[in-house]
Amino acid sequence: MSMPASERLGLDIKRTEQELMSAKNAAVRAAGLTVPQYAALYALDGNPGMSAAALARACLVTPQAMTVVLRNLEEHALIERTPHEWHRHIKEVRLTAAGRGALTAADERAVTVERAIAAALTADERDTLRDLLKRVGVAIGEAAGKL
Amino acid sequence: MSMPASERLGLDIKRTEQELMSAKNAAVRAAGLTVPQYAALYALDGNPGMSAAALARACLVTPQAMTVVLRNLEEHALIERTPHEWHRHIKEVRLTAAGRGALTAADERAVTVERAIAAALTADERDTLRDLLKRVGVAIGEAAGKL
DNA sequence: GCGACAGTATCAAAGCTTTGATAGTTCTCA
DNA sequence: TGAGAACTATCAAAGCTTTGATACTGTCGC
Repeated sequence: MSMPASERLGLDIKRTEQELMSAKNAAVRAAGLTVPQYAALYALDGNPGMSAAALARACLVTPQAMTVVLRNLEEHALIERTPHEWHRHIKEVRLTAAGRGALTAADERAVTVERAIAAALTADERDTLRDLLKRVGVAIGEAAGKL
Repeated sequence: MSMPASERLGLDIKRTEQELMSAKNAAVRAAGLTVPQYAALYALDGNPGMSAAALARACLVTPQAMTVVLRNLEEHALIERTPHEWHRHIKEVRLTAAGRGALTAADERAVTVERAIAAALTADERDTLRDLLKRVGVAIGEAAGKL
């Protein structure tokens, strides 16, 4: 194959992301949550009453994936869904008290992972990393468009 | 919560990785493969006769996850598994001709994504990104250990 | 008003990943 | 030799994600 694996930056990104997911998963599991569930609750806490579709966009997943996450959260009584007053077929999603409790517990531990990441780099390096990742993302998007 | 989302580098990493997966998925789908299947075939091509467990390590997934991937690949006749000569309960995995063909077709398109990433950065920037990601990975691992 | 369009919600199928548990094999060391 | 550790393989359950398809609702332009 015409490109050695050691030069494929995608592998480095994927590896780092897997370590991240693994650590975050371990962090939030103590609160009885998964990472996608935590992400949904986090977005929901900052914007109560969001629709499932809006939540999906906020969490960078498809509406179908969010539906599954929400179903599991609802089964555990961490959220509740009520029909919108006027747009009757839109369902507003809100945290329950239990949901807020789980989110708080999970976030406390999840933040320690983020803090560790931040602490490993200088402020300049963090900016550099963000910039490089953003440019990589743009390049990927363009390449995907031409595919 | 005690850390603004904009400062959570994990989000940037995750977003980039999702764009990467989405693009790679679209790239290899034309060859009838998924990204994990492509990764397994790629590793296998460089090391014929690997065990499923070794393959799992090479692809950074659990043996259970690799078992599922291999089952699907075998159903599509892209690999074959034969018992090891001496260690009888180890199964050696090898590409079939069809498997090699699918890998070649998939790699041709997957490489264009990697090339796009490489082209978006200078050589120095690529080294920097690799270094930063590596340090982030180490920090995550340490944080997970203390959790 | 009415049709086209966009947004929302959901079902279904296929596939990946994780944790947890079970079982057989090989190797090492006491 | 035999116990224990390490490795391999696999089943099962739960959950996430994707693509594809269906259906309902609201808005906008004609």
